[in-house]
Amino acid sequence: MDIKIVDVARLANVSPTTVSRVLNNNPIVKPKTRDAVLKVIEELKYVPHAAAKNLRQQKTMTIGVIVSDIKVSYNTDIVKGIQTKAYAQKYKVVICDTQNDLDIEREYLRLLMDRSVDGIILVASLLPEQEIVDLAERGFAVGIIGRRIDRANVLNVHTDNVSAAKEAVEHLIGQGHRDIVFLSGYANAKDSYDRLEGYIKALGMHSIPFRPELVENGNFNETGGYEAFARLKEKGLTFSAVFSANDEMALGVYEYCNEKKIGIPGEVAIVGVDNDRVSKYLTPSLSTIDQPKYDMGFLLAEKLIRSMNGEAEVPRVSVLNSRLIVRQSSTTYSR
Amino acid sequence: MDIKIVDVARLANVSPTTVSRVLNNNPIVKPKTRDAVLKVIEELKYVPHAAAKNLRQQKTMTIGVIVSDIKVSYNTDIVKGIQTKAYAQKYKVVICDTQNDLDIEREYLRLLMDRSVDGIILVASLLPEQEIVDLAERGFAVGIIGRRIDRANVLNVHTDNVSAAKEAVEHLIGQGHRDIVFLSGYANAKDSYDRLEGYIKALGMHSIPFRPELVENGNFNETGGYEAFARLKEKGLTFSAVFSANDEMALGVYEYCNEKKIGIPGEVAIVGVDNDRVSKYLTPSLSTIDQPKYDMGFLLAEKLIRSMNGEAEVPRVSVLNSRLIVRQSSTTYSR
DNA sequence: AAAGGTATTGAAAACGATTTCAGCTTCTGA
DNA sequence: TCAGAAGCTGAAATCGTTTTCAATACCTTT
Repeated sequence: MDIKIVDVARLANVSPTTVSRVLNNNPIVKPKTRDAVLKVIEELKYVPHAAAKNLRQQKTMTIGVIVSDIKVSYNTDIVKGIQTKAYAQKYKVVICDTQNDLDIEREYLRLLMDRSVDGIILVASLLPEQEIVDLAERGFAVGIIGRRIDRANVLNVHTDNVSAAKEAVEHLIGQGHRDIVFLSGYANAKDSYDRLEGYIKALGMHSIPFRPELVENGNFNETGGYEAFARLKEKGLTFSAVFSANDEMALGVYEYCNEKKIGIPGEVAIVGVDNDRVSKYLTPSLSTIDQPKYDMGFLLAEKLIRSMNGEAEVPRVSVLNSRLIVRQSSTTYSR
Repeated sequence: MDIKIVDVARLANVSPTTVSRVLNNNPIVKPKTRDAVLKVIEELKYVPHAAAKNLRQQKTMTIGVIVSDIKVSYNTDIVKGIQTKAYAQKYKVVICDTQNDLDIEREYLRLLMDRSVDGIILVASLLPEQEIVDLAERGFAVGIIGRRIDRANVLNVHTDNVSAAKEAVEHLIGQGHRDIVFLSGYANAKDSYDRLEGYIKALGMHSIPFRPELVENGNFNETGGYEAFARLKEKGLTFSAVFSANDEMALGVYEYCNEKKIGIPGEVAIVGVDNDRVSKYLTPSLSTIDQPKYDMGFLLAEKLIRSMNGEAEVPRVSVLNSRLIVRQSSTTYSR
């Protein structure tokens, strides 16, 4: 503690400059001096002061990640991918958890703008597109995962929500269902909107009329899903399947069905989105759309790092494929 | 981007000193000047440079958290508690994920010793006690959660693993079980050892002889649990219940039982530890020991911040209570 | 042995904020 | 009207590195 480069220099009979060179593996220093310096560093347990280094070099080698909720496996899978890539390139990672609160998200963004990070990644962001674009236009390295943004220098990795939703709904139709509920998330979320579009497309492909009363908002969380499903049931609507815009809301549906002794998939078949960690442990196991979350994180981190390093031709947006995982909750011959 | 305090100063016709004072809410500046400066700051969208500030102040207002795996809800629950306290006190939080690898953990520790954080919190650490003590003795603010360490200035919050395990096993005994398997984690983990001790104590209290062959190591993860349980079964041992040192290994047991059509809790009753997010969604739901994870994180963060602020009398170690949650996996009258 | 390179090293400036200390105003009271 | 205090502001030092540029040491060649 409190040992500085000059202390090392003095003890090793060299200048701070030389110590700095040793620290940064500058091959110009004579092997003999290098060894002497290293020995002193070891002896004193000297560790360079990050702030001084950052100030001089005008970079921090860290990436800031803003996620909606660190407890959601969709987010942590992505974060894992980011971390793996980042660490491999000697970057550190700061994680900020906004608790799905837009104001908190804005606040973190402000915090990160003090150059304590070299670049920012948004995961499941609630921020209006324009604010993200502004950020990029002010010269910050910014990337966003999950949501499609193709403007300014905003880096982006996402999956095709429309066709994924379409695939899920067509799967349900293939199982003989025609009255299919769509449980949407926040009304303003682009994800929700795209999944709705896919839902409608799938119905269209099979000439099933779209019934707006079968679309209900569950706010992307478990209780929201429970309540949305309850509303549908209490309205006395008839339907035999549910496509839920994420797995968490599906959990709410499970709970409701459990209470009211409604059989899954017998009376209601269900397909979710996200392949949450719990979904395969449910009984019946939950069919869901799996996004390559880890890969998405890894890929965006790569883009970001390359772009921070000044590489000119970094492809700005990439689309990865998601896939439908069919489990018990949507297949008639249960187990 | 690239706007410095002098730019603001120039435009506001004041010195950098005054701008700095405004930034730091120093009440000494005249309201009129303050407003003028604030206006320029707003106009220029000036954000102070973190590294410069950190360097001068010799602190960063951030806490480093090293966790074993960001995907484990035990860890994220704790992290949530830490974050809540930290953010309330204007601290940022850096999370490092070691993937349960001791070498990676050491590497992160080295990274964080560059004063890029003001204090360090270890969650589910694999580090030998002595190394943690060394850290504290070198003057760093360090805290550890989950594992009892009562030396040097190491801050600590943990629960009583021995009595928690004892409670779980006594619950099983109360359900009529006498041949109870103990699934342990890493052999060297203090947690495992304490839980084993509680297991043995519980047996002792009820005059049930301890059979070492009923203790098997599952490395704290799902496949480890599966394999450990398989080994026990293949040895042809007889037992009617399992106490698993964490929920993840219990998942492995569920899987094995599912494959081999072994009824839970009819043929094997199970109790785990951690109250993992999935445990309540399992069929049958998993009985488990719940630790007040959020509170543990919150409390340790509080200790750490107080100690970093130079408060002398911060109680160094706290013990919180865990509680047994009885669900279906350990009760004979299933459902 | 001198000239000209090349290798190796160090002195000092720079990064962008905060903080110390001194100085200038302005006010108060006699 | 003036001394002294209080209020407000700014010049310059400082934090601990890296980087630039110049200087020195050491070779090689002739």
